[in-house]
Amino acid sequence: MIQITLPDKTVKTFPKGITGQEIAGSISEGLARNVLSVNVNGEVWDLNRPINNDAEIKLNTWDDKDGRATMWHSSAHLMAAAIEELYPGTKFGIGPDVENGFYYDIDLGDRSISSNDFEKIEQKMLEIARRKEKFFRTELPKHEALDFYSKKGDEYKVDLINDLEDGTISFYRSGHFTDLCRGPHLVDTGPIKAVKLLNTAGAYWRGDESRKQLTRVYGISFPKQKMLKEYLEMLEEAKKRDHSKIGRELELFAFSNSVGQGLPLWLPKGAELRENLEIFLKKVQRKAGYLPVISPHIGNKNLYIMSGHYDKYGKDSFKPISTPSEGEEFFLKPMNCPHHCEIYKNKQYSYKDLPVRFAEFGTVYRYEQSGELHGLTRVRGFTQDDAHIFCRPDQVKEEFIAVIDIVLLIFKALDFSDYSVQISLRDPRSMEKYIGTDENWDKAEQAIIEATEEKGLKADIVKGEAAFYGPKLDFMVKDALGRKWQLGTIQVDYNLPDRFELEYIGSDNQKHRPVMIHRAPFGSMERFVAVMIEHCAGNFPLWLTPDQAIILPISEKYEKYAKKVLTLLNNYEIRTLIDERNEKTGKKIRDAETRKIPFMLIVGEKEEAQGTISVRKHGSGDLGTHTIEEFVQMVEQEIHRLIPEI
RNA sequence: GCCGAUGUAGCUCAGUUGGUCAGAGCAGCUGAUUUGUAAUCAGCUGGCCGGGGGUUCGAAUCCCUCCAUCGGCUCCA
Repeated sequence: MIQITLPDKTVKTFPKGITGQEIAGSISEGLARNVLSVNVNGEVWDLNRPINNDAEIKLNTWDDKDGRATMWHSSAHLMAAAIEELYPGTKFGIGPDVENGFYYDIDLGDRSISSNDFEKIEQKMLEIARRKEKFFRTELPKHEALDFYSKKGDEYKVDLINDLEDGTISFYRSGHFTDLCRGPHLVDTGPIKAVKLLNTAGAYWRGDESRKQLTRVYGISFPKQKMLKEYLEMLEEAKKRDHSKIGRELELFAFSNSVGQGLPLWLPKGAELRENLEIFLKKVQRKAGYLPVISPHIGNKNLYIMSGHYDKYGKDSFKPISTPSEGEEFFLKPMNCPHHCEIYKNKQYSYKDLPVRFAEFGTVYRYEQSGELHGLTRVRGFTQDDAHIFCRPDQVKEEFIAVIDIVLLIFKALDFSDYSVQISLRDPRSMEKYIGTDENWDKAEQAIIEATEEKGLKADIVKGEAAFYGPKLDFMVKDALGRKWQLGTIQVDYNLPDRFELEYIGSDNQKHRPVMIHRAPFGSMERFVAVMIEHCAGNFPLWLTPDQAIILPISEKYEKYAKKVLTLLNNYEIRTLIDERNEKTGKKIRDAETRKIPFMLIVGEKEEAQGTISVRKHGSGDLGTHTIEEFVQMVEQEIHRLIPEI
């Protein structure tokens, strides 16, 4: 007999060799029906795999991430089975579950498949699923496994097996389809009740551009048809938040073929929005001791040779700009740091002067591959809210905390709570590729970890993700479709101070090398605005939005009064418009709602007589009649809720 | 850069197998209306159907090519 501990800490005794499925059955019939896989001591297992020792287990249903993963992984096999039946001779790469569904990389030879073929494949998948094909696990020694796939002509599987350690290799078979697989899987295909293939994409074998490109087919599956319907509806909703779409509707930004790919044009409303962000950050930074600097859009090639960026990224830049002078070449600025290093070098610093913090909204240009461009999140010309802090090694932690404070202040001001934090450290297995002394690295890594802990941030610590020049802390957010984007970043840099031979005079009257911290709370203004749009669906915080209020006169008889209200509100620095069109009030309200203007101020006979305005709030409706002063207070209160400091 | 999809008025979209198929709604313009919390009415102007080549008596529709956008891959100082 063995002791099985359930998540609620109750302990049950079962005969040795009991399976997850049987345990579920002993608890309830419903659980037996809905269970998809079982975690045994933290590892996901097949439900029919015997448990031979005492263990802590957790039964996974659709509501558990691991349960869904099992379902989707099995669905990937199911899709492969369907594709093999429909397109004999197809070779298979890898087919894992992902955050929202699964994919399989396949090689169709001379054929190709597109979304037109999806329905056929989906039907076949459901047909197989309904047969409740069992998943059988088998194991083979490595050489036999290699033999099996060599004979089958599946070079991708051979490639995968070659990379595996010697020993036994597990396979899963369901129906006619057998796949190299670690598992785990569903007991059978029965629970897969609804499937939807979503799209296809080219994917290089093993992510290597020099290797063959396979066809990746993405899909998702559900235990209930209704869930699929809800998921598709959710996708439709997400599309409505797409920043490109909202950017066009609210006239924030545009692209023009005549100007060039990936070069955004900020329209008046968008520019106003962006300026509001910049003004806000400038105020915050001034308070935090940053000094403004400004550097040009181009820099001499030698500057980037000095910084090392030319070697690493020169080929991915725009072509150099040459001048009539022999051999002289300039590059569009791909980043601001070399310029800021030169600014630092302009004067001698004492240890008492540090830290020095140079801030600049610096526009930079990078030649992103055309397939990479994406709305405002991925462009070729963008502005970083950049700053470089030059400090002593003993100040790193303190400075980190101060930067985190700024990032958190900004996120709060924008009502931004859905973000994750990642700390990137050295790869302990290949320490040689990092520049800087071990001592400094240890200190900096420790400083970052302590700083995040002190700020109460829950950070994922990822070893091996650090840049060669220093560890970093990144703030990531997801867009409407769940894609991850990096926004704010704080990076320690030992490289550039070395390359530029930056110095300060220490208390010992000797020259010392400062540490440099790169930081950009927004990352880039373009990307940040894009994410912001998707985050709030275009309903920006009141302090940020381009137009805060619009006055809607009932008829042209009240235009004079409307203008008087406008002047008053302008005096209070409330960004206000008047809708003077010859339209009915209902129409004006509708249009103002569509434009997502926070406040609509309706003025007619009554208001003119009383010297008041009728306030309507975007999304919530009529707030009744108020005096101008009351309204101003309302606006100020709303603004101070998010940014009390300013 | 690579794979796949898409590309029709400023915007959102119809256009069946190539033959009155160049359309609709919104926006815009003109006029009427003087309007009270999500669309007043009428008339009118918008397009070389992404660009270029080809097939055909005839192409928005079929083929080739280029460009752009979207979804991925890869990359991301």
